[in-house]
Amino acid sequence: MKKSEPMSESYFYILLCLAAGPNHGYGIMQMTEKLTGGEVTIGSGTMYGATGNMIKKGWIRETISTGSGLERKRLYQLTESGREALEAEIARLDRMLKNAEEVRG
Amino acid sequence: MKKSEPMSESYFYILLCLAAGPNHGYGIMQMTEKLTGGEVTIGSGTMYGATGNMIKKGWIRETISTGSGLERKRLYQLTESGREALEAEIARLDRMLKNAEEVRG
DNA sequence: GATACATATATCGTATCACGACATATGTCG
DNA sequence: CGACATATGTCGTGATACGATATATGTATC
Repeated sequence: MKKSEPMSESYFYILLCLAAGPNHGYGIMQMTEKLTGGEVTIGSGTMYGATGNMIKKGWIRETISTGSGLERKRLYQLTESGREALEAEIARLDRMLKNAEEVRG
Repeated sequence: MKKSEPMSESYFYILLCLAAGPNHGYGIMQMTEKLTGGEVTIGSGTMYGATGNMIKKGWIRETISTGSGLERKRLYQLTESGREALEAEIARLDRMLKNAEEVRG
């Protein structure tokens, strides 16, 4: 198991939102905003940069949008590898908090 | 209270180590390695880049090394502002983990 | 049908910055 | 001396995360 490198806060929330079920970019932005009570905002630049990046990494895959309406709507869903990346990141955050408790008593 | 921006893992551990008491660069590197069981390694490039940066931010201050021996030894200690930055970061990590629980049930 | 707003996706530039690689100097132990 | 730990420093760079900006469609109101 190779050492998992940290990911940005935005990436974390994108993966987390997708862990709740398939979603599209704009939906993820809104969900993150709501989930964090406005503390975290993902801009579209970040969003669509990240999706490309994550597809390359194999963390998410794009599914065909079947519904009528806006044809441009692109649905993303988490892959197994993406779920692992999220787990690893959560474990990392957990380790950091445990270390913090350890040091600060 | 302005929105606290995320900090890197290395920065987090540097502040955390200093929260345990004043220390010098090399000591922080070793302490981090030990604290994380080798999971996190801070290279000297990161270390001394970070100290300069943190001094500018007012998170740490450099204290005069009084002891004999290696004169080059520079002791760093956390400022009040640095402690606040650490607290904010811990709160941020905490929020992320809580959000993760929230979503994943 | 016009105005306004929400939905939805996309690109582009750039500042930043975090880190690896490398260099240097002293202390110490055999 | 030779090897290693201690301790600090710098230099380049490649990734990248984000803000600003643009575009197009859906929907509600009048």
